[in-house]
Amino acid sequence: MPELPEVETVRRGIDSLVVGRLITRVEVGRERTVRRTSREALIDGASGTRIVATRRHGKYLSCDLDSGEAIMIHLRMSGRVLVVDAGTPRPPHTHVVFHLEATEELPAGEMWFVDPRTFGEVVVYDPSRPSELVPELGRLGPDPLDGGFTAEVLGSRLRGKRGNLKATLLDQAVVAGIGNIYADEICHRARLSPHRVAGSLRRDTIERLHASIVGVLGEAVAAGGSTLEDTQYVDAEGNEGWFQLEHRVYGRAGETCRTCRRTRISRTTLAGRTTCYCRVCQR
DNA sequence: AAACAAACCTGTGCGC
DNA sequence: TGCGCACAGGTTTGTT
Repeated sequence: MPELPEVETVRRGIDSLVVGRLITRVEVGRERTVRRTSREALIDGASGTRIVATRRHGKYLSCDLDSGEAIMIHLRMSGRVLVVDAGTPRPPHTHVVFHLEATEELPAGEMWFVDPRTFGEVVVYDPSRPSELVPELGRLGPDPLDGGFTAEVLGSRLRGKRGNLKATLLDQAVVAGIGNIYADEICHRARLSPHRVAGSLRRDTIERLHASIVGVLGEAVAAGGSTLEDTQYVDAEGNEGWFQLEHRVYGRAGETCRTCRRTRISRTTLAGRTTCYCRVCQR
């Protein structure tokens, strides 16, 4: 599912394929995708503008427009952004189509928002007043790929947390961008049980956790994210990621641990989420 | 503060 | 083959 690495990969795709191009026209199919405002708000806000930059905070993707406003895209569970040549047949569940003017290098194109489960959202908002339409942005914790995300910052975010580590890593207000897959992979690399009380970690352990967060997410970005068998995550050009080949615990319950090679991966439920870990490697 | 459930949706994979 | 059902996942909201 789209977590930080997948959203970052999509952002880079938009950055290289769409930034600078004129959005000539916008079509909105399913109104649910634009439920935060309206069909008209997205069409009126995006038509005739150019995306001048892209940003990402956690799983929230923003495309800054030359109008001064921005398009916020959240993929939630099944959202995808695809950039294709104009006229390409659209797959089912294509809810938003941004028509892109041709450039010197590229023919006329379309940027699609495709989302079978319709949890995802697209909204035009004013980045100088995010609290008006996208108040969640103001509640997000630090982004792990931001240079300011140090072990000290992580420590301060964990201080006083009495919940378990898994639930705490999933809390977007603590650290932004970690979802179920990477939470499990991060705990494993840090050799920490997901049951540990987050606020009880000592300094050297927090440094290990910090290195794991930055390492796992960084490597996943380098691998273009994780494309699972049962999901359809692909980047803006339709390419699959390959970090799933590096997963050591996620989705491997009952299989032999790839780290110690002798323990079967355990499965439990934490924070309402399936959680996989090695009870020997992770303490 | 935190743990939990439910809600939002659809496609998939399972057992029968 | 076909049906029903559990399940997956991100986030908000409501309840305990």
